[in-house]
Formats: sequence, C-alpha cells, structure tokens
Amino acid sequence: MPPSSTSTEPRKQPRQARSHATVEALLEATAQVLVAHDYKGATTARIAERAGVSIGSLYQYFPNLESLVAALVDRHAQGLLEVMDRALEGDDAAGLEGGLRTLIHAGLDMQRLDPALHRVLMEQLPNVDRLRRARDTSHRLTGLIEAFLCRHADQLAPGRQPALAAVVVETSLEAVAHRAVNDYPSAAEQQRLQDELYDLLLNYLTS
Amino acid sequence: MPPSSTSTEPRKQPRQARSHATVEALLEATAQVLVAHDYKGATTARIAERAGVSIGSLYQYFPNLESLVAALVDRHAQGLLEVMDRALEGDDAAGLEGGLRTLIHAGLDMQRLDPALHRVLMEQLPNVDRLRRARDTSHRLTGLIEAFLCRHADQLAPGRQPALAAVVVETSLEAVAHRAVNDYPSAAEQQRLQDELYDLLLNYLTS
DNA sequence: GGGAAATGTGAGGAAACACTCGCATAATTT
DNA sequence: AAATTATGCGAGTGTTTCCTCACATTTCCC
Repeated sequence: MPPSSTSTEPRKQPRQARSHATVEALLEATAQVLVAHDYKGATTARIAERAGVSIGSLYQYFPNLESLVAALVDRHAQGLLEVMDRALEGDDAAGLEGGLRTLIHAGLDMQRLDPALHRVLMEQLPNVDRLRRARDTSHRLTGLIEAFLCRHADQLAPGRQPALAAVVVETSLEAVAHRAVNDYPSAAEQQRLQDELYDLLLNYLTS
Repeated sequence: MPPSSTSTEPRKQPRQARSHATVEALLEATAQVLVAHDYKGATTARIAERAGVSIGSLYQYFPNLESLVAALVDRHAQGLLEVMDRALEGDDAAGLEGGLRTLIHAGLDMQRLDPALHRVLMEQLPNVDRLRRARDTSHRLTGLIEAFLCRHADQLAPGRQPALAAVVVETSLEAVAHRAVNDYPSAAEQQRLQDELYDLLLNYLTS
C-alpha cells in the first residue's frame, strides 16, 4: 500500500453524460462493496470491477479510495437529513405529541433508507477528519430536534432545557431506531418498539 | 495479503510465566495500536513491535491477526459485564429508583473503562462471525437489565413488559452514556446527562 | 549438567494493495 | 472531417501485509 494522497477533493468534474454514469456507478458499487466486504475489504479493484469500470476510470474522478468513500458518506448523510427535514416541516400545528410521532417515524425511516450501508458507514469508517466531519450528521440532527423542541417549549416540563433534551432525544431515538430496524425484522416488533419510543420520549419531555 | 486462516482459536497454550507475559504484552499492544491506528492500520508488524516481541512469537499463540483482536474483544467484554454485574448485585433492597441510579452509574462506568478502545472495538470491527458473537455484550446486558426489571416488577407501570422495556433501557442507556463520555469531557456535563438519563428512564418505567 | 520441551527470532515468500501512465476510443467543436 | 477535448482502459510499479519456517535461546526436569 503506497502512500495515498491526502486530498479528498474530486480530481475532475464529469462533463458528459457518460462520465456522470461512471461516477454514479462507482458510488453505487462502493456502497455495495462496503456492505458485502466491510470497510477493510473495500478495495479499488473490487469497486471498479463491481462498477463495470476500469481502475483507471476510478482515479479519473477520485484522487484516492478514501475520497470515494467520503463522497458516498456525504451523499448518504444528505439523504438522511432530507428525510428528517421533510418530516418536520410544517408539522408544528400538530403540537408536541403529534410532532414527536412524526419525529420518531422519521427516525425509523432514516434507518430504513439503506440499513446495511448505514451500519457500515456509521460503524466502520476510520477516524479520518474528512470522514468524521461528514459523519456527524448526528450533531446536525440534534440541531433540528432542538429547534423542534423550542417550537413547543410551552408544552415541555418546567425543568427541561431544549439543548440538553435534544441531545438525549436524538441519541436515544437514533439508538433505539437502529436496534429496531437491525435486530427486529418483523414489522410488528418494530411497531411495538416505536410505541415504546413514544412513551419514553413523551414522558421524559413532559415529565 | 495471502489467505488468512479462518480459525480464531488460540494456537497453543502458554505454559510458562514468560509466555504468559508475551501473550499479555500482545493483547495490550493490540489495544494500543487499535486506538492509535484504527482497525485498518492495526498490522501484525506494528503490534509485535509495540509489544516488544517478534512477529514469530505473535503467531505462536494466535493463528492470525483476527484471532488476536477477537481475544481482546472477549477480554474487554468480560470487563464490561463485570462492571455491570458488580453494580447490580445485592442492590435489590434499594428499590427501583435506587437500582436505576446504580444501573445508570454503571452504564457510565462501562464507557469509562477504556473509552478510546471501547470506541474502536464497538465501531470498527468487521462483521466476521467470531467478532460479532463477542460483540453482542449488548444482548447479555439486556438480559441483566431484564432480570433487574423483573425483580422490581411491582413498581413498573401497568403496561410495561420487562423484556421489551429492557431493550429500550439498555439501548438508550448505552447510547447516551457513550455520547456523554465521548462528546462531553467535563465532569459537570456528564453529571447533567446522567441526571437526564435518570429522568428519561424512570419516567418511562413508571409512566 | 544434560536432554527435552517450551519459547523466541526475523528474514523472506507470496499475495494483495493503492495508484500511475501511456495509449485507445468516443464525443464535441470548428 | 479534422482537430480538440473528454473519457476509458489495464498492465505494471513499488509498497505493504500476513504469515511460515529453520534455527537460536531459555526454562524445566531428572
């Protein structure tokens, strides 16, 4: 393994439809290989082969393997945030209870976007800065939740500080939703856990 | 990277004090290298060098790199469970509230055992069976918590099923404790999150 | 002390790895 | 249709890695 260049910036921009398809195929292949072989087994050769593209083409658009994974992380994180954003927008009329229901539902949906990929991306990426930065979707999520709580501050229990509560809510929501989707495949069980999550968070917020 | 043998069983048992020290040094070195270089960077050469031992000695006791990591995981998991076991033993007199306090305290303590190592082990190990098996300390923990809840079943809210509640409690406890220890270094902040955790779980269990 | 067993050594083989580079092909522009 | 630019290719380079093996050293036991 010779030294890998440190930049994670794209090497060149695709200008024709053909090359857009190549980049797309590479990203998709990266996702599949990550899921099938774990991070340590995600090699340039495997990814290129899976994408039906030569190694050389891979390096036309990504300066190194890490940047390819970083691009995939960015894209996945984008999708996650959009799920939560869409769910929370315009749901203020439903009050804290209703909003919490959609919040929890969105939490489950996020995990369902691509659970296997989600696992690898969240669990196995090395602590390289670029990847870490892309990974703290959690922190941006916490921000969204804090804003949500502030919008319903009047219904919160007296002592609850939105900033602190947002951390607790986001962390438990993500963890329980993750476990529900990954360890309990049946829809009935997932529904039960979703109901428990509602109990957990509502009682906490309103004491 | 030639084919790595698949067995993770120890190659031979150390019989003299000297070799016990070697095995110990290797495990300790593995932990340090994992923390310093992430899973992908944990190479046999680095580990042996750090342990002050030759590569050959490493392979006297471990058939491959993976088995070395697996042994470390086992050992770490053992430590975690002992923390929780000790905390819960004989604390039945304190009732649900008191027991929950020690439960939460133990959850934080588990994360503090060796936070950096804990992170790498929990987050970066590949999904190889042996490692997966060793990793589901969470499930055994859930069992401990379920037993705890059953012991105080009379104080639980009417609808609460211990088995389901144990999953929720274990998952949120682990996640929030993890975040507290890793993202909030100051003792004051950790204490605040610990109190929030108490609110979260007590309100949930007793509705 | 001497033989046997346990332990330690590290150079080196074989394979896998990230990445380059010179060149072929396809699309676009003029 | 010629020139230019964009895209695609994959054998090859230099490195890294896992792991073995023939041998050296230490400990144990009588």
